[in-house]
Amino acid sequence: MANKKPASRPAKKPAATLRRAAAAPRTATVSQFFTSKGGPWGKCFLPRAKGARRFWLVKSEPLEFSWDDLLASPGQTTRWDGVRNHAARNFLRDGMKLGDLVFFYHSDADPSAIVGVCEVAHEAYPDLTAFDPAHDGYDPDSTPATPTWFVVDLRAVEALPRPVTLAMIKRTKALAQMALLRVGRLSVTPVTSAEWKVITALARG
DNA sequence: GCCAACGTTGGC
DNA sequence: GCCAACGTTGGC
Repeated sequence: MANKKPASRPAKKPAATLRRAAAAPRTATVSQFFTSKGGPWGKCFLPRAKGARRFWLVKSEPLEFSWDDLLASPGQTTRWDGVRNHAARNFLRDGMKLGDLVFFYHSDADPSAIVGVCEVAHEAYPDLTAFDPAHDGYDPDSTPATPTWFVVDLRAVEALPRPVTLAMIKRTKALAQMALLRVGRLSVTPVTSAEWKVITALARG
């Protein structure tokens, strides 16, 4: 399976919270701050009401693994492996639950855009590629007994009627606080239900 | 524990 | 191709 690279572009002008986190760290990186329970997106780790659904966004470079590649996969499902960033891992491992909906974002693309919706078809389990010395994602610190890296299974739900480009997201005020824009280099980020509605409305044109 | 060097993502 | 802004590494 193609590598889903952990990353995201940092906000051009860091929000005050980001600046504070970067300036006052000692104990935590910026990503750790953002993904901690006390951070701006801590809510996505809290217990939820039974049946409540949460929303996420994952990135993939289309040359590595595209939306069409997902549609062509058995059961239109893929193992989302290759995440090698702790903050992204935390969202994936601790946040994502069965049935959650996930935007599929093409990064480093022309244009970079959200192109489809998937769902979590299987909750987190260890990333086997981290155990394989022959694999790009090999990490000798991750062992079967104490795995560092995890995957979820994602199944395609539907393509967006129209892709929602990064440019559209950036010029939409209601999306200014999206984790996609505000925290850097994360391949897995939370999406609020309000943001989800706005984006799906944009996709319908 | 500090921090400079380095590697990476990904928009532009 | 450039480079900002991250995370990681390793010398001390």
